[in-house]
Amino acid sequence: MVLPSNAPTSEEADARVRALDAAEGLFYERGVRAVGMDDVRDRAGVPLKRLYGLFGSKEDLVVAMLRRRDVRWRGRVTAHVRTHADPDERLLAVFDWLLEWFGEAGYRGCAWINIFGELGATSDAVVDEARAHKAAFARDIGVLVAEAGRPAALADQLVLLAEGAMVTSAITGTPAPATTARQAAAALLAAGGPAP
Amino acid sequence: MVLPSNAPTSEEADARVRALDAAEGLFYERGVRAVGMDDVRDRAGVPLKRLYGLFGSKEDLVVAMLRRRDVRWRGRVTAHVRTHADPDERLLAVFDWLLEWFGEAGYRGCAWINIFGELGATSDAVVDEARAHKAAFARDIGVLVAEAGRPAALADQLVLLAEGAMVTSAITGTPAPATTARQAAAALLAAGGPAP
DNA sequence: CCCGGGCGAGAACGGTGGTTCTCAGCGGCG
DNA sequence: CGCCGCTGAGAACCACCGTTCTCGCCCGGG
Repeated sequence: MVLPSNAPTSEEADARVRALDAAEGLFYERGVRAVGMDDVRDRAGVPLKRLYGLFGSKEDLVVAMLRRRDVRWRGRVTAHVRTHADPDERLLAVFDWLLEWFGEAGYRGCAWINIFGELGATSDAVVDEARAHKAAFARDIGVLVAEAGRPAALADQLVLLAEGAMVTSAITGTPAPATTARQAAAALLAAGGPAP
Repeated sequence: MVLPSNAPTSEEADARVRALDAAEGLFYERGVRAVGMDDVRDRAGVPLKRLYGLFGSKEDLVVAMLRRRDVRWRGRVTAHVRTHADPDERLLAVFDWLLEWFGEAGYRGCAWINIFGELGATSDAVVDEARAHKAAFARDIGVLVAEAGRPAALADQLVLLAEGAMVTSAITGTPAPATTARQAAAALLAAGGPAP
């Protein structure tokens, strides 16, 4: 409507976005193998031919959507954390954000953990993506720990609490593990971090 | 060889065991959907007809193998933990055992977490099994925590560390998270457990 | 020795899914 | 105005899989 006939800010880019949106939603809701490319086409409104022109294969589509989700997901965490000024508060704010996330409608656990469970044995590309995402998350936490002047080893411990909270909330179906993890994190902070 | 012609301690029970062994190995190695019933038949040496006679469906086979694995897996943890006398040592021994497990050849993470990621969205029976297993594990830890005279809330925190170690070791491909988790657990113990 | 029933091996069936192909329509360019 | 190349819609292709069926074999009982 903004512009009459052409100028849809590149039809191709638009189709790509719709395809990634559809793929991300469907794969997260139902799992990768349970979703057909036809399903992606139907939800995205992008024909099969273009889908394959854009991504080459289903596996590539999975990888592309994981890449995009990685920057958005970590961006959300970082954005929330940055609303706090105190460095220790920031560390705990990670778990506050997890609590919010776990409570969202349609929450079904960590997309990378789920996809790793489903495809980790068959797709090296997916394994790489999961590894990269978890490494990046660990790095993000590492930065926060460093900014708090805490020992680096604390970061790995906090990551384990976060990962544990993600799986446990997904399987049990309650957001409570975020609160448990927060309490444990606070206790570790109060103890001064490992090996001072 | 032990007995000439008959007395195979019930052919049916034997076939059932072989089927469960094959299913457990294959599903863990490759994922459930990547393994066909034909593959199970080939590895188990049990004909398709009998497989369906014994289990009814692939989903039932998955559930049956998860049930059997649950008692064995938790039995292994408990057995290792019981080799220690001191109640605090027992809590930490859980993480020592995880380290051993993570280092085993073919380790690919927690079977329930993986299967939940793969089938959690499509099979209620599998979700129930994962929930039951994780609840039982949490109960086991709860008993150890109680025996150590520690506050009950500590159990949930230790469980998160264990679950986090399982996913992280699986995705990163190293057993190190078990050590990290053990250190965090020790710190929590040293802090006296939550809300004393 | 003959008969019947259960069992194993493998074919068959119905459905699905990733990927490619066909073909008709359409917009742009000469 | 006519042609060309691109595109979308959907069929087609091929492989796979869960489940069931067929059939020939073998075993025990009369």
